[in-house]
Amino acid sequence: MLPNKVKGNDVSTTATTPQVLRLANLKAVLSVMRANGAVTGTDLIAATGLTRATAIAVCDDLAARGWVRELPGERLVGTTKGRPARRFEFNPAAGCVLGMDVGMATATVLVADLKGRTLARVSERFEKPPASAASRRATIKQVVARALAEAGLPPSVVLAAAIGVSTVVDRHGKVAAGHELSEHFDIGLQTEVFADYGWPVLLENDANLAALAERWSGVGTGVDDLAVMLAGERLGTGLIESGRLLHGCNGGAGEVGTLELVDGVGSQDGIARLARYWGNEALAADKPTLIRELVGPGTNRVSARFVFEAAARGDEVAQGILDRIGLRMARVIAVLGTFFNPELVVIGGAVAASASALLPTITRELPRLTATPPRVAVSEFGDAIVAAGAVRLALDYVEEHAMELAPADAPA
Amino acid sequence: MLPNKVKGNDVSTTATTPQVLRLANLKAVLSVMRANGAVTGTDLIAATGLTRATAIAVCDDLAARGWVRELPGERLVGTTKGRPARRFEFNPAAGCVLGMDVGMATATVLVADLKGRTLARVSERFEKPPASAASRRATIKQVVARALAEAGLPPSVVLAAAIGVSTVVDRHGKVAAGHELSEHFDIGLQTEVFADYGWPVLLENDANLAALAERWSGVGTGVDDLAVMLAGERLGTGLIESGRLLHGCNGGAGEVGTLELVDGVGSQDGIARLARYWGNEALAADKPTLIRELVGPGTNRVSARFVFEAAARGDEVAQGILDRIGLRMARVIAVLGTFFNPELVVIGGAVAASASALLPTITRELPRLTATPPRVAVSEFGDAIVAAGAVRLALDYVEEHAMELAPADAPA
DNA sequence: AACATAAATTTAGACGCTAAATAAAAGGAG
DNA sequence: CTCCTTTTATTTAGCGTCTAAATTTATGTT
Repeated sequence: MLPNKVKGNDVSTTATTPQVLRLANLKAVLSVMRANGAVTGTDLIAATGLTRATAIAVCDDLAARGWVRELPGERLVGTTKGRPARRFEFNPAAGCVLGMDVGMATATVLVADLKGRTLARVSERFEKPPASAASRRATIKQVVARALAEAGLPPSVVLAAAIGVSTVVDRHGKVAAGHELSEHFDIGLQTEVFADYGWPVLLENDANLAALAERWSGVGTGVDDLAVMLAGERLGTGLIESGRLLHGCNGGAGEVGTLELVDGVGSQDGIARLARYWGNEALAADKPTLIRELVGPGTNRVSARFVFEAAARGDEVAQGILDRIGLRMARVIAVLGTFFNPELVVIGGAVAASASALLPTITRELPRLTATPPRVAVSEFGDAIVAAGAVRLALDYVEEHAMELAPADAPA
Repeated sequence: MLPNKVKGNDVSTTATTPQVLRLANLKAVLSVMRANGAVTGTDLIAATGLTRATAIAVCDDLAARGWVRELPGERLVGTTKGRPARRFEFNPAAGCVLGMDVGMATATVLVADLKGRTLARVSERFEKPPASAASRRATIKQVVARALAEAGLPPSVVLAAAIGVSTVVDRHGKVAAGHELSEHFDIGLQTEVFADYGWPVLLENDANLAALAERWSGVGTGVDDLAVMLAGERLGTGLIESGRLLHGCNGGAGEVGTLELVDGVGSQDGIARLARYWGNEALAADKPTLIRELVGPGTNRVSARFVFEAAARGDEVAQGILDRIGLRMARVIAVLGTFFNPELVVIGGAVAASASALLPTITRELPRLTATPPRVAVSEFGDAIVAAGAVRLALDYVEEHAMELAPADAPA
């Protein structure tokens, strides 16, 4: 048998020439391993339809490339007889990904291994607006450097990075020109900021990433038709239909910018902003409310937190405000439910935890507003939802392009 | 060389054993042929990346199955030297498809060949509502029989049938239960009506089919992010994002049922209905208008046609009605444009031709209502838009499942 | 008639897999 | 402890599908 034109493994001992395996099979096996934990040859036969010979050959190939590692021979529970199966698992240390949330005020970076487990998390505020593009770039670079240092990893092991920005991004990852906020984010994130590292850098709208995060491991896990609303300051919606993110021709899908047209909504103000606004209004009108005490004597600045807390303690003015907010959200969700017919609408963002106080109002009102009321839930991600979605996007990229990328600890 | 386990072609003359070809390659070549006209081996090499040997083998195989036919040896223009290339083309007579529009009042059937060319078209009205399910079934069967007779084709050559219905249909082709109109259409179209023929019968929402039609060969040809509004009696919207139809979890995506929430719209009434309604209102108010003359002395029933005609002739009352309708449509389109960000919105249905009178108003108002105004156009399909879309859906099915179907004139 | 050209056809063999035979690594029975 | 059973890994032969290269064929040109 003549040796094939294949790299490495030329140690002509007993070793027969390794097969050249079809890319699709490598990907399929890798995908099975990422979905499950440790995997045996028999598992792969069931999952992929390949022969045992091929399945194991694929595992050996992936292990040689560094994507997969073989576990020492502990038996799987349950099996007792027969030759012990070799066990392989996806190597989460084959690299890492970066998930970033670059907002108006703050940049957040998550470093995650290839199983999506967080290795480090760092946030930093930008200089007070208006920060120059150069200043924003510098801050972003710095946060990334700190996060990698905290994870104890060199930049070379980063296989992909994804960035969530609160402006319109089309399906090719380009910041759509001409939008209100685009100049704050179209600062060469892909071309300049990370050019030195040579990482693939993906850009996406923050609400879209929030949707990816929820479908990945949040309350929307496994839901194929899903809407996620970032509802803190500005309403923004990420839409997943049949498991795929919607963008529209310029990336504007889900931008609820013209909500002025919707009765009883009138703007794209989010929950926190409305709570502040109406809280201040109540104070200005000298209504008797706990909010005043929570704000304290020195200042007049109501923060959303105080309104929610006052309402929780039974304050009627605050509860009235939450009712108003709930009604408004119900209307927005009703429109979403009618137009997109999602199975589930998730309210996310920093305000999500508080937003659970709005759920009774929302679920009560929804059936009156639409014939197809979706389930409504509140995200449990907190303010890392966008960065978590960015991690998911980067992981998707790595999975898709695995065979073109070089794992961190690839042998030779 | 041992003969393979392959059907037919056992005439052991010079004929070498035919190759068994990969399904994906058969499909790829078939797809190229459907897209282009006559095709040579060299064309296929360029289009598919296969070798000439394989490409021609695929053609011979497809020809033997009946999907493709070889053209007699006229040279293609331009080439002058060398051995003449064999030329193959997709065989449009390998079968036919049915595209149906089953509405409340009328059933329309198109018979089309596999290139999508119409071979016959028949419409028939149902018994006056409420027609029983049995009566509706009988009418539908009858229209189909007449259409096939008109095309001169037996039922056996039908490879697939698609039906557009004006109710909610999910992405698996099931009529969603519990909807206003569902009982008129959930009459066993797939299970009973055509059970005898053994055709694959696909069900889809009428507006969705309209969208397929426009993207196939209408004003939306090739547009990847497209909304089509059926705007005659009831507003219904078909949405295509990134080239794919949107359904939502129950098929309700694009149902504008809760438009009550949208300022200045208030219902899902379509253009024709509004024209009638406001036309009657004007007559009742005794306004001086040409509409009265067009309606005639005997009756008081305004039809939409009269309003459009009066407006075209300069009647101010009628023009005022069209303005109101235009404003309303602009608002609906603005909401669509904001939520979906389509490149183009097409107004379709029987009323489409008249609707071009509304375009100036709509395009004038849109930029005020949304930051992302889509292009707006009027369909040129007339009232066959749904049936045409059904043809397209059936063709897609045939293309997808070609290798599982038996062409009409398959040899032996 | 001889040549040039572009395509078809034939042939050998490469590639990536499967199927079947064989070997290995364990537990259990005697 | 040895033998048997079970379960898996490994090896081997070879099959199906394609490519690459050589050969042939059909045409136009000189």
